[in-house]
Formats: sequence, C-alpha cells, structure tokens
Amino acid sequence: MGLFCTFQDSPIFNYINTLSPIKPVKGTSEIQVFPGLNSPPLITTSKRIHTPRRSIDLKSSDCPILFQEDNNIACPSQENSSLKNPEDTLTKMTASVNPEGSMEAFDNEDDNVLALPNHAEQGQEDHELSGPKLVDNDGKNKSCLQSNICENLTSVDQPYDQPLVAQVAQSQLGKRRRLQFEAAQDSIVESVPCSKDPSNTAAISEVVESSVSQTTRGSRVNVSKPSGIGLHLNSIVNAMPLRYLSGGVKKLTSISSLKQDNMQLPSASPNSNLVENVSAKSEEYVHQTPYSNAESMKMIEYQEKFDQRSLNSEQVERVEVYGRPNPKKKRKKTESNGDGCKYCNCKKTKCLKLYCDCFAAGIYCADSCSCQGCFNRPEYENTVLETRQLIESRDPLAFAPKIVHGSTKPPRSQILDDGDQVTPLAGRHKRGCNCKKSMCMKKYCECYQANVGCSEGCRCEGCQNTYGIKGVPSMAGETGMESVNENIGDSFDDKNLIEGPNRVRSSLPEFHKPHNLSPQTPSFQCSTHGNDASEARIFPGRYVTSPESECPPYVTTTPKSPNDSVQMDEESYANGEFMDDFSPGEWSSTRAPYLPPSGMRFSSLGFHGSSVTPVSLFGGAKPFCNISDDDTPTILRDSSIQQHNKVKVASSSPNKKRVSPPRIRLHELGSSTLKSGRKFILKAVSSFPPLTPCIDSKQTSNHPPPDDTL
DNA sequence: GAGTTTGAAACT
DNA sequence: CAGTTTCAAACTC
Repeated sequence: MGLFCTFQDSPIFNYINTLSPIKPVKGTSEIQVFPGLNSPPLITTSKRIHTPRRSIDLKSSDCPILFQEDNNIACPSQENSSLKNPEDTLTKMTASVNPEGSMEAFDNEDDNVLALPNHAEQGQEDHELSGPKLVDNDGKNKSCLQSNICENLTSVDQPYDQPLVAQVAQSQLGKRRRLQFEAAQDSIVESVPCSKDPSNTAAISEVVESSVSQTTRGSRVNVSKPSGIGLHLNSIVNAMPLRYLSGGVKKLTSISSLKQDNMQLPSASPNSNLVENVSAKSEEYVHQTPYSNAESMKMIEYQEKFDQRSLNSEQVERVEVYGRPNPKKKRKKTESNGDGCKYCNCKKTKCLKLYCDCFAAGIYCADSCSCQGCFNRPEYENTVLETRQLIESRDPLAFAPKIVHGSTKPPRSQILDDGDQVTPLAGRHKRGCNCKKSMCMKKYCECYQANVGCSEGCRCEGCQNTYGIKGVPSMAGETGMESVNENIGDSFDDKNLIEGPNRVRSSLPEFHKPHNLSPQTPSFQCSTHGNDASEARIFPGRYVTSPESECPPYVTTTPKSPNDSVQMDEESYANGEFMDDFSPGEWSSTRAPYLPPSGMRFSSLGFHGSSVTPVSLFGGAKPFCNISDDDTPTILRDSSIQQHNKVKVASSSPNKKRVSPPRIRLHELGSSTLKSGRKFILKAVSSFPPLTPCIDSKQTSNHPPPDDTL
C-alpha cells in the first residue's frame, strides 16, 4: 500500500502518465458496489480522511463548510472555533492531519455531525481535485485510501488549496474526482448511525422522534442543528436523510450555486422555518435511511409527504436551489458523456426502478446525474438491494444485459445515410423491441440504440432497423438466436470478443470516444483490478456490447425455483452470452473494482466464502453462484459440466430462443488468462451489472425515501 | 429550455 | 396475459 501510495501519487508517476499512452488504471475507490447482504458492511472501521481542501468538520456543528468556486472552503465558524474534540479526532485518524484542524478523520463513534459537500454540482466538481473514492467495504481500496492520504500529506501546508501533487495529477489525469468528497461520503456512511449501531440509533431516534412530533404539530423544530449558516436544504424537497443535516450537519453546496441563484444562506433566509422543518423531517431519516426496509421507507415517505405539504411552492423552489441541481438546468444527456457514463434524470422513481438507466445497469447513480430523490446510492445500499430483489423476483433477468451476444464474426459494415460507416453489433435484444412508430430507426428503439438489428423476438411494426430488420438477415448475417447459437460456442475463443468490438466500428457514440475504447493494455488494467480503479467508470449503458462482458460485474441471481429455462438463461448470461452493460474497454477499469483483489476476492461482492452470496441477495432463492471456501464460484467449477450438458432451454425473453452455453470452460476463465493475455478472473462469476457508481456515487443523501419501494 | 413523442417498465 | 398508466429518454421546436 505504501508503495502504491508513493508511486501512484508521486510526481514522477504523474509525469510518467503524461508520457505513457497507457491510461492509468482507474482506482477502485471510486467504485461503489452494492455489497451483498453478506458482504462486509459499507461501514467499515477503517478511518477515512479527506483532504483539507475539502475539509468537513464532522465535529463542529457550528461550522458549515461551504465550497467556494476557487475550491477553497469557507467555514465561517472555523476561523474562530476549534474542533470540539480535536484530540479525539486526531487519534482516530490514520493519516495526515491538517495542522489547522481543517482536515479531520471521520469517526463513526462520534456524534452525527456530518457535513457534506454538495456533490451534485458537477460543474464544480470538474475542477475539483478528486480521486478514488474510498468505498470499499473490505479494504480493497485501501490503496486508494493510502493514495488519498499521501495526497493529503502533500498538502498539509496548503489546507485549502489543492495539493501541489494533486494539481499536477489533476492536470494530467484530468478526471480524478472528488477524492475528498468521496472520502467524506464514505466517512459519513461510517459515521452515520445505523441499525447496526443500536445505541447510536436509539439516541438519534430519540431526537428524531421528538423532532418529528414537533414537526407534525406544525411547530418549528430545532433539531440541534447549528443556528448558523450553511444548512443546506438539499434534503428539503428531496427529503434527504437528515443524518447529513442533523446535529449541525450541513450538506454543502457550492457557493457558485448560491450565487447563481442569488440565494442566501438558509440561516438568513426568511424561510428559516422551512429549514428547521426540513431538518426535523430529515432527522427522521437518521436511523432509517439506507438500512430501512420497504416498510419503514413507506413511513418515511408518508412523513415526507406530510412535511412536503407544509412547503409552499415557493419554498420548494427555494429548497430546490439548495438541493441537487435543478434537473432542468443541469440535465445531462443520458447518453454517455466523455466519461463513458450515463446520467439519469429520474424524477419520480428515486432511481430505484428500471426506468433508471443507472439502476438498471446495476450501478449507483453518479453525482453528475440529475436525478431527484435518488436512492440509488451507496448510502441506500440496502434499499437498493431490496429493490433489486423485488424486481428480480418478478423477472430474474431484469438486470441482465439487454443485448445477447450474437455472432462472433465481425458484422459487415454498412454505410449509413449520413455517410457514416457503422458496423452493427452482433447480437440481439434480449426481449426484443416493441416499436410502433419509430420504425426502429430511432433511439427509442432499444435494438437500434444498442446497435443491433431487430430479431424475430421483436414485435416492432414497420421495422426499418438500420442494423437489421426483423425477419431479415441482419447485416451481421444472422437474425435469430439459432444463428447466434451457432456462434456462441465460439464466443470465448473468438478473438473478436476478447479483443472487443473495437475491431469493428460501432456507431455507438461511446465507441467513438477514445476513453471508451479498449485499453491498449488490457492485461495491465485487468491485472490491476481492485488495486487501482479509483477512477473506474462504469458505462451504464445496457446495450453496449463489450468484449469484457464475459466478466460480469457481479453474481447473478437465480430464479426462485430451479427453473431450467431461467437457469439456463442465466448460465448463458454468466457465460458471457449476454452483452453486458459496459462499453468496451471500460471493464478493465470498471470491472476490475468488482474483482476483489487477490486474497479478498469476492469480498467486495459479498461472497466471502459464505454460503450467502449476492445471488441470494438479489432475490435468488437458489444461489446461482455458490462461493466455496476456496473462493471459487460454483459456476466456475461447474461450468465444464454445464458445457457438456448444453441443455437447450427457453430463454425468458420473448424470443423464446434457445441459448446454448459457450463451449469455453469457465474455469479456464476464472483462473487465468485467455489468449489475449487478459486476466479473466471471475469473469464468469457474476452476471448482473455491477452495482457501482458510474462515476462517483452521489454524495450526500438528499432524498426522500422511495415512493414505492417496489 | 420547454414541450412532445416514444416505448419500456410498471401497474391493474 | 392484455390493457393501461407511469416514467424517463429521445426528440423536436
């Protein structure tokens, strides 16, 4: 770790980065997974720190920290106040300490004074130094933590400025994001009392109950928050869990945001009542949030609605200013951006339904998402998992990639109307589209969007899919799964799949973006999985095929009953017959984080050699992938058997096409390298999209409980 | 940026 | 399973 830290953060390393065509492997720290129920709690005992630049005073409830445009931190009360208990804080820190006390370690033993930067301001964060998110729940990202620490150490003398090294790194790497924010977030998670900490919870509950009761009476409630400024109303409209607001916790928002909206600090706002009210409301989430079950979430929702009614539109509007960026203003194209990530803009679903691309892709929403009331965040891990369970209980393949691998033969390119030459991806939509008006020629059509032709399974009308019309041999030379099946067996052996669709030009925008291309040094990136994926990005798109799709993000679920049909489907899925949700080249960095570092393999996925696997977590009554003590997924060991059995079963897709497992022996994948030299560790283990953030998970919780916990 | 269209997802 | 509603992305102006 120390070596990593030293090397990774050293100026030399950064300099090398500028010289090397090899993209630095993204750290795992930025990845946030949905740990299995059995996985180590997101809340870890490891102490997190964050840089001074983004210092967040968890102790001082009187110190709302506001981020200014120059990345400095304004802490009105910090100037003349000290930490409540600096010694205590310092003793718990694992690394550098800002001499001025502006940097602190998070302490889950401490009170719930939490402060969060407004993570929603993507624009702001672009020029923030940020780095690997310290997410891991098993310590796999400690290297990132160390990196962070090292970074911090370099900036001791400039607590409010970006560390020199970091600045260099930023300029060179460009995309390091929110190291501090993420650290803070994680720390918050750590700090937030939860059901796992009955004492804390009880204490908080007491406050909460009091607050709520007062609130419901319509009276103002002072929920032990600082009277000062900086209390952000992020949670007001979105009813963010108050754990981030209570007790002086302030969700930070950018000054720029305030300026932009000509807003005053809440404390100065005539709506202080609102602030308090909201705070009180939010407080009730302190002990419920991510750890609450669907029922409690309903209750929260109820309360939220109740409170919401007390806010007039003006207030709400005002509140929104303080909260997450106005989606109308900040809405980003859902299509992947330069980061290869999608952004969702969910407003009503809390990002807990398949409507949400992020959720559907199995990733946490990113800060850059413009969603409202998002629950698809690490803080709500349990909620997310429960939701997934519910959805998967209805459709075990709900989270399976929508595009099924097709031919391994390079499809024929085609010249589009605009003169662009595109090559359709080999495969078909799992369920097929149902287009009526778009003639499958617009991105409304999932097939078209996925760059695949329509298949017999589609129920589209007037199909004119550029990549293949239903019932007509596609450009890829095949239409249905029958033809696909003929090639599936070759999938793993086919270099095309291994090397990725880069071999052919895809019309998908992501494919044209260098960052989405397969890394030049896939083996390097793959081999570093779990070690340095701090900047990992997940391409949440559900349609993009990926050569690395054989490396499923996490273990798939299984049907509640040993339904052969589904089982087989999942097997196929796990075997890589499905295209995954990630863009080519992304997995090495984005998947890697899901591949626990050696020695901790599966830990991040909640395997831990336990009988309880993420599979069961996700609703599967019958674990699809049992992890034995040797950390070898059952699927890997049984794969050969499966290969031989090659049972033909109907897919759950409307196509009812039969899917045969690939010939390749999965254990070969799971243990070593393939032709390409890549490590394919665990590639066949999980079938479902990783529950990781596209970029960084959203920072603070700012959201009401999911409407319908599905 | 606002409004409309579209089709998947969710619901009944 | 079909019809309807809801939703968010895609699209248009």
